[in-house]
Amino acid sequence: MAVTILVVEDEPAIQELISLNLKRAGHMVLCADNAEQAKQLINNVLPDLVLLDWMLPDTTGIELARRLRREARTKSIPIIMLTARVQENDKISGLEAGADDYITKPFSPRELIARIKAVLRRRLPEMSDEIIELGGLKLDPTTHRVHVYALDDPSKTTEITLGPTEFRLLHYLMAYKERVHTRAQLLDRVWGDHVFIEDRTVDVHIRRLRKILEAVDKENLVQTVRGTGYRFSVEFDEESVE
Amino acid sequence: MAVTILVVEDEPAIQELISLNLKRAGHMVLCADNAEQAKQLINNVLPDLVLLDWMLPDTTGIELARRLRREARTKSIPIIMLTARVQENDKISGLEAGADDYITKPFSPRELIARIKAVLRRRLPEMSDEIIELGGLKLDPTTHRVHVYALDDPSKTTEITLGPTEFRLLHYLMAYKERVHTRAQLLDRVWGDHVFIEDRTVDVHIRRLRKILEAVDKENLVQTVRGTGYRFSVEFDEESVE
DNA sequence: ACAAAGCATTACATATTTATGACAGTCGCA
DNA sequence: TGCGACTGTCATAAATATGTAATGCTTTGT
Repeated sequence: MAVTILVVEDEPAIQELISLNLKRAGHMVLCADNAEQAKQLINNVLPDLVLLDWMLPDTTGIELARRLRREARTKSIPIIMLTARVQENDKISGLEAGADDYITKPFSPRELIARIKAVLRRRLPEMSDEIIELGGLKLDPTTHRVHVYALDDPSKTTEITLGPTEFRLLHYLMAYKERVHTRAQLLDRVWGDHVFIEDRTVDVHIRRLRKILEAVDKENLVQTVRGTGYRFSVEFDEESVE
Repeated sequence: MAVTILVVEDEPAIQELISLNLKRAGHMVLCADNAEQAKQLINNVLPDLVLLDWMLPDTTGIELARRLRREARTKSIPIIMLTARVQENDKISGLEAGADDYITKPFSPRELIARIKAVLRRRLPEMSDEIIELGGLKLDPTTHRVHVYALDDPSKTTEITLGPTEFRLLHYLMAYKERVHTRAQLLDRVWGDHVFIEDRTVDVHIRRLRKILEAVDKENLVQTVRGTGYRFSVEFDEESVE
């Protein structure tokens, strides 16, 4: 998946090293030398993950981490701390400040990539490339395919074709199944940050998604929660109260 | 395929033995007596695989492995460790340092070749010179030939001619079939690292490839995934939903 | 039952993404 | 040097996706 990673690191050599490795692993990389620059970058593009050096020239990394955690827009971005020292303290204060993981220099690229994957899996399931299988739908991010089958007869499957937005929407809803999402949340996380799109547009895409699902007898998976938003659910609640 | 292998081994006899066998198996061989020499060689020519002795005079093999893994340019090169001892420890620390496999001396040439093949297959499928046969296409990297036949009648085959780029592109797509590749990924892995070429150029080469495939009734193999990239697939998804 | 609010559905103009054909520069080789 | 094969880029056409607004339906509260 196209994951955007912000690297905040003042040492150019390390910054370059990390950047190269992340790019090779297929990520989009943004680099900042200090906290100030990082903030500006984040203002423009919301990264999916932040790699943050503990020791920064102006503000300490922890301070930046705190700030990121405080603001709504950046609250849910996973943070991995980079630390040169092996002090146990750093680990603790870093994790307290809201870091999701930490990694001590020197580290192998392999380890870095592995940590990133782990954090993404934990914090942003829709970013990890794992196959999601729910309620007779099987969505595979790597092949970009969605297969459908009847729950009582999984033997024969059909493939359905979704537009890019519908695909991302379904992926997101499935990754966070059973949870209700407001339109604003969906716009933020499926469309992306900073989009200035009508809330109602979400309805239309939900509609398009549903239309395709209806054609393969999966009408109840995408549900409306009146007054709130939408939800992907495999639990029946149609004729609950009659 | 022309696989370049770097052998890092201080004992001349063993170095010679390995070198001979690899050459016989059709590989390009580079030899280094120590880590320092190895680094210089790598500076000039990027090998496709490294055979690395555990015990080296100056730096230990593991140290070199770590360094190779650390640097972007060498990060993805598969490493096979050679070790004289049978200690279980060696295996573990070698693999930790990023070796892909290890082999204990003494070993038979046959085993060595087999391991190399296995590692290449695992790490860089498009490097292993195995014949790939998919959806009525048979691509042979060693002879650089592509044969086509109808799936319902494999008896008579036609040969098609591809330009160098189209060949590599097809090879790559077939080696990683069913997976969607963004244009950026294709540029990185088919054209090579760091090329500065327009994304759209990929489209043109896909077009050229398709044109040739169309001429032999293989139009659906190279598929477009709108908003993402391209994929080689043998699965039907044309008239999936009616 | 009625009005208001929230959601579904459809149609459509526009924007975005791909496909395609043409062209010019490069490189190897005769 | 000249020819031919190969590449990368562009312009344009074609395909398809997207956001919005208008309209009709449901639910909710009174």
